[in-house]
Amino acid sequence: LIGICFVYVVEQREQPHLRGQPTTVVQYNSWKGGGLIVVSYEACKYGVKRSMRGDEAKQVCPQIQLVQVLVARGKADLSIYRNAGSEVVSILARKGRCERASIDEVYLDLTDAAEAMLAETPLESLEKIDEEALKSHILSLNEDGSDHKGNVKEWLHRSDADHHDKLLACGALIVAELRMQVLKETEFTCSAGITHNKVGSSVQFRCLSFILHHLMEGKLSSFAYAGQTSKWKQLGGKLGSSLQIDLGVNTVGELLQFSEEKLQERYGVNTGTWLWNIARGISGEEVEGRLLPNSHGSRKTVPGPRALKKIASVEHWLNELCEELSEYLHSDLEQNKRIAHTLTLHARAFKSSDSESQKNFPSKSCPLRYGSTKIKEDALNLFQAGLCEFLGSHRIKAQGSHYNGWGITSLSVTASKIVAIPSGTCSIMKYFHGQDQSNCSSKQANDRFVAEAAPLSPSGTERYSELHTTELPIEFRD
DNA sequence: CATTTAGATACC
DNA sequence: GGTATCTAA
Repeated sequence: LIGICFVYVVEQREQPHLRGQPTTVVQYNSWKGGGLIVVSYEACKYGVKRSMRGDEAKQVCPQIQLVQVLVARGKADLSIYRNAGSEVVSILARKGRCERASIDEVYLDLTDAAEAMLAETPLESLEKIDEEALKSHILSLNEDGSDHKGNVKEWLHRSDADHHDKLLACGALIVAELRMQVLKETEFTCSAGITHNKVGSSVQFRCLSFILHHLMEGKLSSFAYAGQTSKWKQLGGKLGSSLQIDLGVNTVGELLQFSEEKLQERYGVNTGTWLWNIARGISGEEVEGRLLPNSHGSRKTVPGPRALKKIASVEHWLNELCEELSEYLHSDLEQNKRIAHTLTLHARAFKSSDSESQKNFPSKSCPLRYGSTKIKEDALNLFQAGLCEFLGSHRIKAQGSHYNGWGITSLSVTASKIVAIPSGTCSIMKYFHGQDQSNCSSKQANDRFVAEAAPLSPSGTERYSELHTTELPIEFRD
């Protein structure tokens, strides 16, 4: 697993003066200093946690630098981090099969590259090992500070290693090379966890941040850290808590005592077997060859008390979300020649009198038509459809256009079923045209071609179509 | 008053 | 297509 960290994107390329400073990235800051989305290693040392608000972080570490996530269209815009991730992926993909795991993390299968390297040059005869590779942290090595690089060098050269460990050593060398290449081409530093399988690499990846600021102080061994089940991939959430609370398991070692049957009994056949295996270091998970996301989305959540009570505000936010989504779709089309086919809208409603009553609307989908104006129009229609069902199912009556304190607390638009335009299609316009012949209703035939041209026009040339507010069946009032 | 945003997946 | 849930930065 190879990852770049949001804070370093900002630090190294956008605001170099932050280098080496305890830094954190927050989204928004008007309420308690904003929510932290990432914390630099330096800030971790002061006890700054991601669960804190900006103000709390300042209490713990007064000199902390709070960097704000860019706000566009009234919402946090993570594009620069997503794009930074893409830059890195394109470099990593040269060396092996890549799977984009999150906005800034990638799994990279280096098996073939490592095998090839080993076949060419036996490690023992490797003359020069790059400084970068000597910075590696090897979990089986005792890191007591004595000649770290010497120890690493010895480990990498070891002739008594089995084939798998030699592959691992090659992996470390290749990753060192890649990290330098990434730095050269993008100015980003990245971290990597390298193991025999996917699950292990993510443990190591998390272990790395720990190592970088605690191990040197000798507080806990890296083995002990890596052993904590909560640090393992997929165990950072409810499943991990359940292991701890229901079975009393805190470390992977403690998980070993349970039979496969016992684990299956409690967690189901699949999860049970999966747990039994990972406790033994067995992970059959393949690195998927997926460089690009399967969906794009834009979501806005507002705190309960600020719930949207007027259809006009819902419309406003829907427009902002659709604008952002349309931008993603446009980039995807331009850069990857991919087209999304489904638009989905999710909404969540909240009743102020009862903090427990967060209810999702039925989500609604429709064919996705390109052009932000069309997307806005369709999204609003989907919202209306969801709202009608929602009001019906909750027996909320319109008492003079008043809805008893109900308001919208979350809106999201998602584009999915994203497929590559078949290669050989001579023009994108032609492709759009051809697609529509098959699945467009006849009433849209007249303006089809012009409408589909919209996403390809330079941004800023589109115009809002008039929204027919008077035709809306529902209206929220304060 | 209050994590927010993003994305994947399993199941019907 | 739609729902619900999970994970994680």
